[in-house]
Amino acid sequence: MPELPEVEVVRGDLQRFVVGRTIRDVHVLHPRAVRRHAGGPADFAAALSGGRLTEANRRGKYLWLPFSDNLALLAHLGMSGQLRAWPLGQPAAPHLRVRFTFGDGGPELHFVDQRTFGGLSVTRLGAGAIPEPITHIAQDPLDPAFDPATFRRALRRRRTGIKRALLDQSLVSGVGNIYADEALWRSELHYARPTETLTRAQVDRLVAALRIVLVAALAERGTSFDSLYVDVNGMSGHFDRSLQVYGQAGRPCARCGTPIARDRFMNRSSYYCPRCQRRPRRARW
DNA sequence: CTATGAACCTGACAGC
DNA sequence: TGCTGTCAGGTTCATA
Repeated sequence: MPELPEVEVVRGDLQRFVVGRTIRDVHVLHPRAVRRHAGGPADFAAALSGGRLTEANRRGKYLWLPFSDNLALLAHLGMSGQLRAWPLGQPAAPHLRVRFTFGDGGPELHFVDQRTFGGLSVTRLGAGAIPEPITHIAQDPLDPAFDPATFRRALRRRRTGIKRALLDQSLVSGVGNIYADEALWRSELHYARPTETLTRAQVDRLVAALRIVLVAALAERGTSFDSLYVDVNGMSGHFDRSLQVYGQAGRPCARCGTPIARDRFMNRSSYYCPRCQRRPRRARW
């Protein structure tokens, strides 16, 4: 469950599903799921057992559940991770990696992850109650503290293309391949536009586009092409119906009718309108 | 500093 | 039925 809207859907669900509950047992079924936890699987389980989860927080694509003043369960869903409410007695999913039981005897929390790019760890909370491993992650466009001027200055200092910058989680977080392409289309900017040549108005427009796209996707509970991307209850979101460019190669641009193009770029696909999003003379990627 | 490609994984799908 | 190659909402590391 990758980008900001999908992760925010999970955060909201976890707020209702696990906050206030006390963990009884933790079973790590696949050690790779806790590879970022310094002490290994046994230490991970021991650290969480008996802990009462107090909040469900998010920055960008990271989630964390504090269970004391300075400790939290930190999660990144990678490409295929899910956090699922699992009724007692229901057969486990094929890619169950970590299982949490609770003192109240209610439904379990399952971390399911087909490709195992995601992971869980127990971390200390540092300045601003942000988990220490993600202090380098920038604020995301839906964070009330997100400052467009800071983002604009960070962009100007970079010597790279705008899409590469949008995907760099230390400049702005929560944006992945889908929402980068969607926001660039809305802003009429080509992915290879050099960041240092963007005007103030263009950056402001891009930030506005990011917010519009992310909020709209959240309202549809995210984008889900298949059952890999689901909420805590296994339900898909429907923003795929509203995508303007991502995955739309050959279909007409909603603004000008030109067929949407697809380029290979950064080892992944970029979708854009070749007419609305002109390649800059000095492209940079 | 910036850019690239590979690595980490599993599974779905198209084409032969 | 297989086999091969391609593709997938991410991050990180080594190499130019």
